[in-house]
Amino acid sequence: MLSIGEFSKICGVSTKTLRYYDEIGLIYPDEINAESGYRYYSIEQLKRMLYINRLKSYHFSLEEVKTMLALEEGQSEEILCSALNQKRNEILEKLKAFEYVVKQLSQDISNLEKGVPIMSYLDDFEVQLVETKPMNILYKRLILSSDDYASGYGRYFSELYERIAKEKLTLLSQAMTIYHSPEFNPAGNDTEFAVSIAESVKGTRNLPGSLCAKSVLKGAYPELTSVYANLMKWIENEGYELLLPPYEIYVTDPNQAIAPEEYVTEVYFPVKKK
Amino acid sequence: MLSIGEFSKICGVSTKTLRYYDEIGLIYPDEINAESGYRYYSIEQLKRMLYINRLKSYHFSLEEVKTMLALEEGQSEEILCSALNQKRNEILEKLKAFEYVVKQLSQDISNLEKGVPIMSYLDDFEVQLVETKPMNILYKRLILSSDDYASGYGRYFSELYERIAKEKLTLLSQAMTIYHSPEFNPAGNDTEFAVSIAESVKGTRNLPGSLCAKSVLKGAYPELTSVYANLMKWIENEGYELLLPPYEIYVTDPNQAIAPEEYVTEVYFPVKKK
DNA sequence: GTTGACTTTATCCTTAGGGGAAGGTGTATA
DNA sequence: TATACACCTTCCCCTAAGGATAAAGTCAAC
Repeated sequence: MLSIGEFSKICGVSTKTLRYYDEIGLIYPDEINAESGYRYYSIEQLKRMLYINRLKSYHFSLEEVKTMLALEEGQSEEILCSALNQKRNEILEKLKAFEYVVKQLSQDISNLEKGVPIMSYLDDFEVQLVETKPMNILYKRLILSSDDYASGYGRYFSELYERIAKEKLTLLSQAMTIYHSPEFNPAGNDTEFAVSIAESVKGTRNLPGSLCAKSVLKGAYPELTSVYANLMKWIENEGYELLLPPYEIYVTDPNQAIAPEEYVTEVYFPVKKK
Repeated sequence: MLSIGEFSKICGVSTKTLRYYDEIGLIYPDEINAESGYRYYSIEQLKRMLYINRLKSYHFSLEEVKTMLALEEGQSEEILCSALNQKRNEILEKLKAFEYVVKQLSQDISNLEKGVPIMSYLDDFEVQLVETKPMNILYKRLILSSDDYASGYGRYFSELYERIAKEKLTLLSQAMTIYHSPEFNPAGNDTEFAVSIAESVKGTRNLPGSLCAKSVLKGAYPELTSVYANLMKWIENEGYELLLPPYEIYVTDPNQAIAPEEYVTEVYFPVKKK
């Protein structure tokens, strides 16, 4: 039997951690002295502890580790395998995200070395005042968290396009999104996916035409907040005020094979003179 | 002036977050109504908020963001630049770590698909019983956290080698590390870097020869804990007990250009029969 | 018998906010 | 003008995975 300190040293895990794992039921000591309360671990438990360490190194949460440990050996290799595969995909996603961050960072650094302030790109957006025509839009409106936006985009526009195809409707515009939420909420925002069509059928509504402040973004979607901020600034400076929820028109289709840096998106802020 | 909700929507930041940032002093509302306590943000603050968002996306902590915001514009671009560079290096490190995880995960998955249990590699380590000769070692002993181990390795062995070169001492062994800590502590472990030399000079000591259980690892250093666990199991099964702190001998030099998977490390557990 | 190393439980702290309650405000509408 | 309702305030508790520290009890060696 090994004391907690010995077990700790062999596994490369702190005693604190071992007590915590005992508490949350990941690995119990083989024996606890009834008088002193001292924890004693057996040699056989090393394997379990190393397995926990390995799963942890794969970025499973302790909760996930716990359920994976509960799987009987031998019978449920498939469940385990799919869990590992899923985690691998998650990590590959994170890898991609990190690569994007490195790219952005490198760009900012080279700008800074040239003496260009990091946020100066904000001043480069052009804003135009345009008059939009009313549109008849086929829409799908729901609460969607920003995390689910990418998958939601694909899914809900597919629904709309499918309906257009099935009912032989006449598509008149690119995809657009209208943002109804009065504030940003990470848990979910009131979002309307829409396309303009010719026919007035069920599930369509009128999107009124109006005076709009408009900017065009060429770049990845995370940049959109900058465009929003810039439009707001322009509106304020020019003495307008926001009249209706802002919306975006996706000129490029992100489902096509285009680099995110090449995406083109128009942003509209319906306004009126104050 | 914008209410907290409006400001929230434009920046893509929750009102909760804005109140939190107010609390920790990252960005204060431009104005707070004295009667109602309502926060009002100005258009000019959008830039600061977007800057915060950008730094956050680069994985700076809010504490770091705060100090970076405190830098006066214009004069301290260099500090900013070096902070960005450092963060970029950190992220590149994480990228490498993630790539390693993906490799490991993929290997486990393919093993599992072949029906090989994940932890079965534990049974493949061979353990030998050897008698070591006493050595005269030049050592450097200190408390070192496991995070700093990689850099410490380079640094402290360099010191030892430098001294050997300067004082024309006679090197007799590869680099080795002796682990004195009675338990694992993430904050720091009592670690002794050493090499065997011929001369008895100041800063040397005797490493007694003894009976040792020995395993050889071919693979990256994180695998070492598995070797430790396996050696302990063997010792217990064969009726031995640990006599002195375990140590490792680095047969390959990780400073040379060798893939981590090719590292060869000998692990010694000085033991005696119970 | 004593010392010193080891272990116990208990409580508070960390990051970056999220959730919800209880209550006060602002404004559009009947 | 009354009211409904959307919006805002502070306050308190919660997260994951332990780390830090304290006060007290235990083990083993000399």
